[in-house]
Amino acid sequence: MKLPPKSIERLSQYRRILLNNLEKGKEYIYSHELASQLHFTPVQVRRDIMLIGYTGTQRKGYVIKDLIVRIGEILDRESNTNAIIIGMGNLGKAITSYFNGKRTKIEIVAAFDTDEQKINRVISNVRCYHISSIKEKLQNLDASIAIMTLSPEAAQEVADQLVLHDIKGILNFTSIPLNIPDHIYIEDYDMVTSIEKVAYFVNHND
Amino acid sequence: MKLPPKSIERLSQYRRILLNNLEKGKEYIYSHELASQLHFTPVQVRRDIMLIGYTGTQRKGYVIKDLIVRIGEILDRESNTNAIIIGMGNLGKAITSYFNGKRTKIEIVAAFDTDEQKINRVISNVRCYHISSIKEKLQNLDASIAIMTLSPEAAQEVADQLVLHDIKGILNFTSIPLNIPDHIYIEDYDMVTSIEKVAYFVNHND
DNA sequence: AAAACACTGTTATTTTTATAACATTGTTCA
DNA sequence: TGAACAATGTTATAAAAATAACAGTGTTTT
Repeated sequence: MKLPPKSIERLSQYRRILLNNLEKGKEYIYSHELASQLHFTPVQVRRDIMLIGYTGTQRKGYVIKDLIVRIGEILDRESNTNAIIIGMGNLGKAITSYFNGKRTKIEIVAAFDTDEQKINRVISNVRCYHISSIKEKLQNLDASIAIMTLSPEAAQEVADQLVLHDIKGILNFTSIPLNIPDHIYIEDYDMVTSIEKVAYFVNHND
Repeated sequence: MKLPPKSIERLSQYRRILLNNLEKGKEYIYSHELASQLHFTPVQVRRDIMLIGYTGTQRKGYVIKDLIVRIGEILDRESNTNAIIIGMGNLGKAITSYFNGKRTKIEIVAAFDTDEQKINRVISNVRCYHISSIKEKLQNLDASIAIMTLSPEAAQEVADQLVLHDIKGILNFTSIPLNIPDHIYIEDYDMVTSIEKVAYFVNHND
């Protein structure tokens, strides 16, 4: 089955909302509830859910528990996916602790930095190693994803290392473009762009 | 002139790269250079630049300085756009200091938090106030954008305040959906979704 | 028991976005 | 000088995404 990338993103978001509602003791949820909580349309929700072959109960909406399971079958692998994070500054810490406590199949299993103060300490529940030991650590960790939250200057150099040692996907928060071979999936996120976008639409509210 | 939202996002990214190259002493840039640095295609770059009515020199590419100016005319307002940030935890600090030093027309002019330790201190070059004083501060600040980096529990309550006091756009990093009237522009960003997307495409590399 | 209702599921259409094709034009070089 | 080149600018086409229209179906209500 091949799903549109945008649907993949939304599935992840549906799951977050669903878990949220499940915790509150809710059992069923309508497409329009799911939609309004994410600023989507009900049609889009139903279409996405159709695409993954899940069928709700007619009058009551979707069975939250079952839908979560189904989304998991799409998004997750049986085994956990391990990630590493590079750069334990404010952003690195924010992301790492944000992940702790979220129950997902993705786990941040190690952090890397150059600051001697941080080396070998456990920060946000993850042990931090020196960046120069990436190679050796990666051999044991079985990590396929790297989250880059380090300063731009060192980013390309580290990226080269990651490529050599079998990282398959990168989430890049540094503001420089990484030069990476095609077979590695890369997702860039730039906060300045997000804010400038908000500013644009605020200033052009027609 | 009405530009596609996706082009707006890319314009912001072009500018970042352009400034980058200008600092290195580069004067001209080709569409394919700009493209490869952002993992776009040269055609897309040219098309976006066409849309904003800028014309490069035929054989040498675009004049970096001029193109930056033109993009500024599209994205910026004459006066600065002021933003406030709510929640000075790791993420709040990361974003704020990330903005300091970037020369953009958007400025984070105040921070808010509930932690007494932080109140009235200057953190990442921005003064931090108690959240309960939002109302009074907003009257002087002329801020139109709010960046929400606080814990989910308090988010909706604060959002209600923002709406009341004339905030026009919100960049929401909390993982809960905010209930906000339609005339306010809201952009949600969820890190878990980004990582899950990377994980999906890493695991489904066909 | 039948009609109205309020959902979901699916196909059709529209809109948006990206790509491709190609025309245009300075520049270089023989 | 003029032919080849290598870039931009623009129109045409294709692909992706979102929306709309509507069909199907349990449930409720009278």
